Amino acid sequence: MMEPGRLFFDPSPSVCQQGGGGNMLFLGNPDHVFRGPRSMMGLMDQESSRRRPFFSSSSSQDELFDEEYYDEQLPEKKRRLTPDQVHMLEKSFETENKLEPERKTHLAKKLGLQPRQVAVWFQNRRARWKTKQLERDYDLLKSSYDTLLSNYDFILKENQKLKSQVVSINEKLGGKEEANSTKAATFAGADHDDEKRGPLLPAGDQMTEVVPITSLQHSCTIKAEDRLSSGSGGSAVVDEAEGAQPVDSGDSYNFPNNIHNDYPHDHDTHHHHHHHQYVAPHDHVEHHHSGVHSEEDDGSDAGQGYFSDVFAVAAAEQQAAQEEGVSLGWWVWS
DNA sequence: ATGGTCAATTTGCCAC
DNA sequence: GTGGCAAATTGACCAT
Repeated sequence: MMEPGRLFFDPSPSVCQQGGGGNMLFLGNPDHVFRGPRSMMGLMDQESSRRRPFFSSSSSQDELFDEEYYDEQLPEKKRRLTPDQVHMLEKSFETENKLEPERKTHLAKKLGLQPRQVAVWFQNRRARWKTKQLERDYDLLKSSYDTLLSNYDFILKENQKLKSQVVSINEKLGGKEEANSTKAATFAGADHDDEKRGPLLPAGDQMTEVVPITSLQHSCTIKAEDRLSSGSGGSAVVDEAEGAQPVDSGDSYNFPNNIHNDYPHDHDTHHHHHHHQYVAPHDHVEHHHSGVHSEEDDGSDAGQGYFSDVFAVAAAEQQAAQEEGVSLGWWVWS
């Protein structure tokens, strides 16, 4: 779909001096962002009056855009921001992911860019951050699930082991009982009725009541999945600790901790989750890095997404399970 | 060729 | 009404 109003030429180019980084070329009126009738396209005059700024980098290609070419209808090429510009924008983004007007103009001046460019960069940067965060959250959830699964397998095996132990113990006791029934009777307690006496230790079917663990794992994963789907889907997130109460529209991402998150939607989201402190994933679970390059993987641990509370819960449970080790069996017995 | 990345645009929604 | 934003999309550019 090619919009008719989209132009790559500008009839009224102007030149701007880029601070330190070389020449900066503007096509059209500086600092005028055309919005126009938003539902209407094809107003070519207004569209073309919209500046499509670009800048030159320090590469040799920039000579193509020297002043002598301005007057000609030179096809405007998309230019990348210089590493310096990106670096400064990144730094600015780190401290604050939203752009208030003053900062925008200040940055624009500082970088020799149009305010509009700075705004666009921040918008795109937020979008990038969000997708990265989704990837991170997915990885966390996945490793969380994998760990839970392996814990579950471990517990299952342990359960089997204990079961067979009980069987053998019961067999031994049964043999002794036949040889010396009075001893067994005293051991069993005050009950002297041999007929009523069952196994001394639970075995067989009683042992198969692993259900608590199964359901526990299920409830855990289901919780996570609920939050995941609702978080990414944009529907309400239910905080069961608050009593099934929607706490977040889900359409706003929590931005890094070191970034002041002043998104309007985010104001009421954090306060519901103060009971769970996010813990870095590698503290608890082996992190499968799935080969996804992450911009924020710089050790700053900037990632705190929708589901960090889920991860915290899962991680805590994992750690508890790992620390408890074999004694986790009490879940079955209690 | 093709896919990924990035700057820029369009569109719709929302708050003020 | 205007501006800001997210989401979706486009097109340029680059690496393979």
